[in-house]
Amino acid sequence: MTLPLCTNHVSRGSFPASWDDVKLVIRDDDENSSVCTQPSTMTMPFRKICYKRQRSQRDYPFKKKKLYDHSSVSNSDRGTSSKDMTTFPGKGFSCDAPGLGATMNRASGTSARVAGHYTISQSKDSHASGTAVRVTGHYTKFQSKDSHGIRAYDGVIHTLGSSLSEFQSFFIEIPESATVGSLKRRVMEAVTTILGGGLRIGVLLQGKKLRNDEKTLLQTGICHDNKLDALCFSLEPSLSQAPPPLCHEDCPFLLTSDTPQPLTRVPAPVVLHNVFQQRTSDPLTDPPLANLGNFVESDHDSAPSPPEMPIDKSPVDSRALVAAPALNVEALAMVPLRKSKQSEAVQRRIRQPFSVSEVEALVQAVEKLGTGRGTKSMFNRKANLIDAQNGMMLNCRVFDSATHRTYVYLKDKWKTLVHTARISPQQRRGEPVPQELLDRVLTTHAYWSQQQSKPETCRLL
DNA sequence: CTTAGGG
DNA sequence: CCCTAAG
Repeated sequence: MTLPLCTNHVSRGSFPASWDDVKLVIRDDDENSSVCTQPSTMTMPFRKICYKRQRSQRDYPFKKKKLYDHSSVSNSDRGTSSKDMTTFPGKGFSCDAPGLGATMNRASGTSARVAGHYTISQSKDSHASGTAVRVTGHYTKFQSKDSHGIRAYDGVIHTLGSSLSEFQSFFIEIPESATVGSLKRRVMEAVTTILGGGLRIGVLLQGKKLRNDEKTLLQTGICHDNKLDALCFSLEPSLSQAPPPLCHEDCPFLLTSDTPQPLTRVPAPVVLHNVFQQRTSDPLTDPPLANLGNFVESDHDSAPSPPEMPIDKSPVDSRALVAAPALNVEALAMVPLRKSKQSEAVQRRIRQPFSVSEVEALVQAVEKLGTGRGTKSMFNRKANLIDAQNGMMLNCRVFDSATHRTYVYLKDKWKTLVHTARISPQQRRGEPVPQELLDRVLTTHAYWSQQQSKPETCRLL
């Protein structure tokens, strides 16, 4: 059952649309990002990408401001100039993506699979030194025997720089039981096909680099519930195929080297960003994505491929794939390398402002459970643990595994809430917290501060 | 690793 | 949100 995604989208009458709504996906770093708030319109950009991936779009009002939050090319310098970013000189991609989509996996039984539909975008504008590769996602989880369980996420474009002109899509389908390592390999395969070799993939969830390749996606928290911005891939120089960067910490010998290495450098890490937006799925008119054929190769760690899933490269797919001019390491090597301490750039966690409802839930939880070290405390890890993998809170269901409000962050939020409640309203920023809640914060804080100094027996009475 | 607290 | 001392 193979259905090209684009065709599917045509049949749903969602095309064409104005590129204007690309604006919707431009995240501003202010407190109230509205990226997630318009699911009906947010489904559009990706579909347009489907059709217009070859179109130049340098006129879009992209903001650079967001650049570091999502795209720290490396960790050492957030205020980098655009020159520091990897660019891709030469022609852009001209590949027409074949068979965008997924295959309904009959052999997978009821095992949930996580599918990501990504778009790599890059600029072919040689002047646009501020652009880089970015992956956007169309994220789907489905169970092959229950099409009603399909939930789909449309991807949207995020910009890294001021211009953005070419797109290349690829699709990844991977079971949640697969390992992070296999996910990396899958993305690697797809990206290598498009960009050429000499690269290596890093996986970032919530901005945190996932280094343990042995864990499964489920264990790591990569799942269909991931929120917007949850999953990123970083594109990094592969040390095995290219000379290491000058100051790579893994290569202490080079630290003292005075030898200029202008043209042999490998590209700095680039984050391939994935943006999800949930949308309503109609199992009747919204069949699962079609298969990308050899793009989605089976992996040792993955569930076995269904028999009907072609392993060999079909002529059509192959032609389409090689149509993209391979951007090899040499092309990338023109870019001045960022002086990063480690190629495994540790990206700052994406800011996730607490909503008022979350604040309310937190206040309510602390009112009931208290702060401090008590075993029933809101911020006591053991008392709130769901599982050791993520440290999510159990006491308050608002903060379930779908969120990333770990006890540490909840603790921090409580701290800032107390601070917020103490300062004047004029000094406050972000989404206003109702005064009523702030009053409760102060009251609760005072109460538990007092209780904390008392022995437990007093509290029980 | 957890907790608390400063940055 | 990050970092880390102290337990």
